[in-house]
Amino acid sequence: MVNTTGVTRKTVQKQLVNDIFLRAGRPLTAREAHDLARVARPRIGIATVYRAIRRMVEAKELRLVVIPGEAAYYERSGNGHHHYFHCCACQKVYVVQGCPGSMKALTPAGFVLERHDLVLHGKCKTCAARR
Amino acid sequence: MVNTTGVTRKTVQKQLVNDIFLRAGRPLTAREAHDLARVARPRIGIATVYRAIRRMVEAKELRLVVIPGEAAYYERSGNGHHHYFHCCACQKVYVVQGCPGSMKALTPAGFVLERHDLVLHGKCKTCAARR
DNA sequence: CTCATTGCAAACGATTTGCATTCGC
DNA sequence: GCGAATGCAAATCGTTTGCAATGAG
Repeated sequence: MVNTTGVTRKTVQKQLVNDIFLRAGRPLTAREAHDLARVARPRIGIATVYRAIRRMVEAKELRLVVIPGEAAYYERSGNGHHHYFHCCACQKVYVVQGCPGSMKALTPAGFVLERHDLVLHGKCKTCAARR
Repeated sequence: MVNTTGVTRKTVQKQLVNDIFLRAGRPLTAREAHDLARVARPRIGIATVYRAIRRMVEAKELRLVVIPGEAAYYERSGNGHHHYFHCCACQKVYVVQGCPGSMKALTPAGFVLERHDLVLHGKCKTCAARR
């Protein structure tokens, strides 16, 4: 049955998914997380992974990272507000600190701004040097 | 069969999809374009709309607009540099003028910045007013 | 007439949901 | 034991593809 009380329980599956994102050190897709989870717990279903991810996103422990043209990635939050640099050559995604801010100035009158996503595209240091 | 000669033919369906994006004034999803196309041509299939969109993207007449967590949107290209406002309530995507610029300051040393994507999220005027 | 294009349905990959079973508390 | 969480399968969503029928040139 679906949870109706708001009470949550600690399970090995949820801790496992949490640990996987903790150890990853980079954004993972649900599929990657599921593959890693199956190493420790072969019978874990992908639905359980998706449910764990959703709960972690709702709890703001994970954040969704969308790279145009790529599948949905998730990464541990808590690194403060930041954006991404997507290397078009090697496809790696780097975290960039800082933010141009002042998005309010772009927001049309009457619109309510809640958040923003910014992705820089280009060549990373390695790919730019290799030319 | 699939096109093997590279020759293309002019059809009412392709012109219809082209006109829909011309008149839209904002990015549309394939579904929105299909719904609009059906008004004029009820039996048009969504596959035909997807095929028309793909050909227009390849011809650079349309550009893909990726909104994190949403289906793909498309808009006519050639309107210069701009960004988007995604309404979380009605899912419509609006074009916003201007750009915070100074992305160069965020770019790590040695990286080559080619372009950037910025999406604002919140409630559009209509949805904000309706509370 | 040829063959690019269409409409339709089936196939897809990613994600969600229904439900009986399991297991944390 | 209650009910939240799981595993599995079926369902859904956006998108693509196979194929016979259609229609542009």
